[in-house]
Amino acid sequence: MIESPSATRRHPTILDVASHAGVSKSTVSNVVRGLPGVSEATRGRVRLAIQELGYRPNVLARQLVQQRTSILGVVVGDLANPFFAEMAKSVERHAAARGYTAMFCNTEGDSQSELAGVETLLEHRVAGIVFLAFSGDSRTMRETLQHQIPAVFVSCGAEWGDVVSVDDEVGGRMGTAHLVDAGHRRIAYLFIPELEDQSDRARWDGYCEALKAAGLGPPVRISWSPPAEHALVDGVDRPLIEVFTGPDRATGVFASNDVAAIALQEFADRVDLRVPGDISIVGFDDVPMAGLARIALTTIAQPRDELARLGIATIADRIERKLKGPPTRTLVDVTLVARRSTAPLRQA
Amino acid sequence: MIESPSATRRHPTILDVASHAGVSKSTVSNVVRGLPGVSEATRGRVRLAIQELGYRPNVLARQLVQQRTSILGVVVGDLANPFFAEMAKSVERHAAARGYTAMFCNTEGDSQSELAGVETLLEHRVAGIVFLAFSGDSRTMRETLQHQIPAVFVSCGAEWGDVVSVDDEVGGRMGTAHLVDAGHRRIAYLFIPELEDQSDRARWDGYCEALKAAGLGPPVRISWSPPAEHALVDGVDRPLIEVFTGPDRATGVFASNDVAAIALQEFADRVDLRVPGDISIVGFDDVPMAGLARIALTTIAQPRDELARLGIATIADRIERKLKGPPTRTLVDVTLVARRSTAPLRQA
DNA sequence: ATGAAAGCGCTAACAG
DNA sequence: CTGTTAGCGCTTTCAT
Repeated sequence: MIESPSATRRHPTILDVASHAGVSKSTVSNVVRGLPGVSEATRGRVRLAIQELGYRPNVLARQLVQQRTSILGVVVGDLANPFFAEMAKSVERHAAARGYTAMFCNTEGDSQSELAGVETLLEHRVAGIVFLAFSGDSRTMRETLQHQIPAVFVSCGAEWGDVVSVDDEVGGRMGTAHLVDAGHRRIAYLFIPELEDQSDRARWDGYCEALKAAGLGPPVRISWSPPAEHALVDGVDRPLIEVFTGPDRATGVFASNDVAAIALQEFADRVDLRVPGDISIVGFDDVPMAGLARIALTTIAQPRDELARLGIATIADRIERKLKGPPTRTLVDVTLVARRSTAPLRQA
Repeated sequence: MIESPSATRRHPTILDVASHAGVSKSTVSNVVRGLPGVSEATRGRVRLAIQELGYRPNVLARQLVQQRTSILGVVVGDLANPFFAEMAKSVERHAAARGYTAMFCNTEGDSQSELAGVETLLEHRVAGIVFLAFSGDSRTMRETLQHQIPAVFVSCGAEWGDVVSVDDEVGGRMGTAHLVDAGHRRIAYLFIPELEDQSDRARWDGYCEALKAAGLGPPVRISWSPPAEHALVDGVDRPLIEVFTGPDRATGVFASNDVAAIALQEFADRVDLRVPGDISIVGFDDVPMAGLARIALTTIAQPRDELARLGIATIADRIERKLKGPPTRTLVDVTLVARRSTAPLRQA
């Protein structure tokens, strides 16, 4: 049974089916594609032949002649980041629902492999590209543009393609304002390299605005690669812990994403700083982990599934020419989820 | 510049390049594929033409004529599970290193969509399929087998394909023995539906053996869908908390994976059971999250990157006919990572 | 209602 | 060293 001769044979082609059913290959093609205008009798015979031969259409051949594929390229920053993992999953599901197959490219945040990935996708003649992260490298941009295939930026940005995203600036403002409202006066912004440029800038802007609106300042930018002991604070390399000690210490931190926030919490635990006793931390994304009782991270939640759904809808419409004209920009709302990583400032 | 006429044109073909460079298309093909036997002069002219036209080979056409693709189908159980996310990432990287592109299929643990996914992969004539999870559905199996494309099961199993995996049984034994050694006498096994069958069975077997070897028993099997309050305990529906209260309560739990273990820890926190004070928990996988100070889960670590590397090596060798003969079975070692979710049993 | 024929863009012999 | 030719498996007019 396992070693049946047919198992060894090549894939049956549409021609095999045709001769097996005693019809021409166009007829088989018509049956396969479910076109009308084929008599029930032949339809039946063809279907039988397909069954018996275990025929499976060759998508490659179809797509070659049709000059278009139903593959969607998906550029992901880092699959190991739970936010991206969730997004990837949603994107895959919504793509499948609209008849597209997803082809993923993990870029590891590196614009070099981003370029290589996009190149591969392009060679595969994907119907469009969904960027879940975009380094902003202008060469990638040109490559893609030049080939006139649609691109949608989900939860990241570029001026030359459709964007579906949250308003990062508003999110930054909300998160920071939450700390301000809790009485914090020295609030730092924490950035880790993995985050994509555009989002970082917008969240930072929101942070700065909230600070200014409250008459606080100056902004403090921490750039940290966990789990290092040192970080760049306003551009100068210092032990991270110094930010949270001394008279001028920060008591609140707005992190550019949950991974950063959780890493900081971890750091705090390690050096015996209390969260939220000594520092209050706000994250961004609301990854599943943030909801665990032991993490309990206050964060700005992005509606992931909604982002994915809209992103796929946008690019599918673009591909199918239901959407024309200049790049669109769809913003969805973020919400603040208050948990136990933030608390009112203890009066000294 | 952006609206240059050429941007609107179709993809240039190998023929365009040929005429632009004043050579035949085979010569272009030879240059593209880096074959020897092309004079430097022509090579240069061709390369120039490729540059100027922005030519990019059409992989579809190439693969159609070559009768094989360089796409690897990857069947993933649940991308949102950090273990799979990490594996997917590693698999993608190693695949790329060997010249393959990964095409992912998220099955959500559902054998229905697993089938659909495999079907899609097959239609795309993937060169092989990497199963990161396998429901064990025999129809899927037959579909794949029948088409004689190689399949490798990484960290999951089936008898009819190459397997690269840890020894789940040994892992189950180690995890359980760790609890036994800590003095625990009533040790339960915790299962959540997301886990793939084969691995569950093997880990369960290891658990039972360790129990028997220590003269303990009987085994207790908890089947739970977090965050429900109830669970199936040895097949009967009961409030989960009952397992951990009363005179005959379990003080140790071996969870079939980290996601389950962490969910249980979360449950324990919710109902005011102390970990490890009241229950010691051992997980399986060693997902990144397990290492956080606040989670500190004792667990059986799988060497993820090693699994991915070997898996890709195996299937690539199969595809490239460097590996022939009956299915191989590669086992890699697990290690116990002791953290703070386990402790010696408090004497009553 | 069905069939014949012309490619899609490329590779792979084989000639020159 | 370079060009010619014959398909890969399918869709798509256009005849019949």
